[in-house]
Amino acid sequence: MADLARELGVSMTTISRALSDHHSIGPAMKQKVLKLAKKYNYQPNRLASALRKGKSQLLGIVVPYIEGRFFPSVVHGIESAASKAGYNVIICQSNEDVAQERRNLDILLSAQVAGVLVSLSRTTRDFRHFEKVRSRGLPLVFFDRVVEGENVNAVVLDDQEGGYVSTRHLLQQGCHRIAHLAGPQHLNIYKNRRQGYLDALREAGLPEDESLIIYTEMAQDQGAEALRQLMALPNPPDGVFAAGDYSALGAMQEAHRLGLQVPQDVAITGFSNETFTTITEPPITTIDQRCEEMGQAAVRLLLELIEADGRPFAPRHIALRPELLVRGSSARTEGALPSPVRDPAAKFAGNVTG
Amino acid sequence: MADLARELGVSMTTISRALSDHHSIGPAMKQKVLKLAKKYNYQPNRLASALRKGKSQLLGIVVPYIEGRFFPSVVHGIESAASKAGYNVIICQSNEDVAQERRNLDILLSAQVAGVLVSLSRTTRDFRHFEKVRSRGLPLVFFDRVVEGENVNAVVLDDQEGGYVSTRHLLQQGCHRIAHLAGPQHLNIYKNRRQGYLDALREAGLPEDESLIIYTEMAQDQGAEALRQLMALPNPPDGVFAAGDYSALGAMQEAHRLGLQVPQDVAITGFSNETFTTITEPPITTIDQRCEEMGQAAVRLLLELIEADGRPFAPRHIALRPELLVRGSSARTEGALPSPVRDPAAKFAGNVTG
DNA sequence: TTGTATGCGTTATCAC
DNA sequence: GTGATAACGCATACAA
Repeated sequence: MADLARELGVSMTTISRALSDHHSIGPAMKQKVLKLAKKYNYQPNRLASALRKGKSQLLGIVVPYIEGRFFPSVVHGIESAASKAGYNVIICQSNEDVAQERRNLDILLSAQVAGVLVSLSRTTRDFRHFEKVRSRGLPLVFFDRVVEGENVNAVVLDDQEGGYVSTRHLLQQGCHRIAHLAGPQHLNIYKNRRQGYLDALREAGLPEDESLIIYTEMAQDQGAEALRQLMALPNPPDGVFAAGDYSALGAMQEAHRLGLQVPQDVAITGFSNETFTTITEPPITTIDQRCEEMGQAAVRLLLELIEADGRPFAPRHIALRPELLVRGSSARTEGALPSPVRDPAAKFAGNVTG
Repeated sequence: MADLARELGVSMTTISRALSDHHSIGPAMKQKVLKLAKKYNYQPNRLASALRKGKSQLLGIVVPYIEGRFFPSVVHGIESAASKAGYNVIICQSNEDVAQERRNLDILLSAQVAGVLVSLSRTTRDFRHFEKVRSRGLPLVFFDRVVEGENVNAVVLDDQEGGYVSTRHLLQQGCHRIAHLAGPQHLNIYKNRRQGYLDALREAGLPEDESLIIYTEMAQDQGAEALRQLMALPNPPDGVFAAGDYSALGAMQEAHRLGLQVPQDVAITGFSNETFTTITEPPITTIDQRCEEMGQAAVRLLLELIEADGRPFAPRHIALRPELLVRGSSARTEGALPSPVRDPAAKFAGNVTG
């Protein structure tokens, strides 16, 4: 910058202002400066700028890990939205460990990020480290795995709605006895999916039957075992809403083993839109969790907080509407397959990376 | 820091040195400073430090996107390795667009990263923007999609070896006529996989038969179509090495449709260890690409470059050994299933995130 | 519209 | 072993 100033015979102030498009600089001067900057291949030093302004163009992300289907997609959404707004992201993994989560936050603080996006580690029970973030006045948004309470900014999927639309769909397909493969109820997502299921039953005037709800850890083999158990009932179900795709898969495989037709004898739906749900026979009806939208929504909220710049801001809780993807495992009626097959794998089927 | 200095009645220099564990500070003083720092909840400002030192603790990553199975896993490996070495990563997506790739590099440069890890966009034909990086003396390592030539640091999977071990495995399983579902040959990975296939055939004294090599874009339906074509030959194959898991899947499904037994009538192997390969019936033999190891190796190499600090460094080209995962789609002999089933999905089957 | 002077928080240099 | 001082590159309050 000093070089440019010398060469143009002006002060560094002018250069600085021209480069940051300050209003008090004439267009002629701006052109000259920009031209010379290009010629000299000038690269602004964002560190220095951030140090001086006390605000960087960096957002911090803390996720449990970057694997599987969910988090990478959310991160994808976050990076895209952030980048569009002129921010970059620095990403940390907690590996499901509170201690690491704490360390990650410290690092992000000392990196002077402009805001933080967090999805909680599974082992986080104590939330004091987030108080530290807030006491610095640093904008903070949770996504997916959020701190409970009204006093936080958060973006989540409306799991209850997901359970509701899945179950209602099964009812519409002519199912009269609908079972539920439930997940660990101490986790909100599974509790809410179950609640949505119950809501739909109640709305349809069907009784709540605990023998139709099987609690598992959502693994494939547990789904199979659960289906076996259900089909051994005196009055077996004709529809199954599984709170996860893996247990839905296990259930479907077991149904086939028992000689049952899916969806005719038993209709099955899952949850999460895992890649494999489109390649089974039949493909599995599921709920898309709008991973990317979640990332984008989280960034939008965070940017609002950043712009608010410390001024009072009523915390917001955003619940995204889940999308039901009707596929063969549950489509018993004509015209049950109107929704586009949003194939999570389509994009990568011919992936040059292998 | 100034506060600490005042409170302890020493200079900021001393504080700085104590905090960075400088040798010229007595242990007593160090203790005092550290204690007070903890009490005041002192957070170092890495921006200021980096500005002064001219080196940040940040590594830049440029990937085409953060989706699918491959890149997230590599990024996972990168972040883990970097974090262990005291570095954090700032991540950028090129969206398969050279222009964006260029912009990403500019941003990383101006963020004063200590080094850059790049996997090329598919549209990158001109590599001048990387010259800019090197002219700044900034360490640069490519992974997976790399710039050709001996003068770059790069980490890749040994695809040729992958093709070779897959084909040899099929031979060992008693296959005598082995077909290959090849990918676009202008892409190195597919060219190399095909070459490995040919190497294994030659080694076994089998003729190279172009009618047994089907070129596709590696999509599922193309795999099915290819298998139909192959089985219609006067002398159909008894083994198929597909250069990708999706085409392997399509081929296997088509084989079943034709009433063929897999692997008895035709053995099939894929490439990439996609999540779904373990849940098909039978599960699909495939090649694990060691995504995480790739990330870790790339970081190790980058750190070496950083430590070299501009001193001459002979560029290194690291090729990771692929791992053959033998599963039911190709296991025709007793004892063909010794390798552990490294299930890419196992970790997430009961994922609380849904 | 432009320039001067100062400071962001940290560390390297040199002197003591 | 410790301290004073300058400097990293940029942005702003204030003056002109």
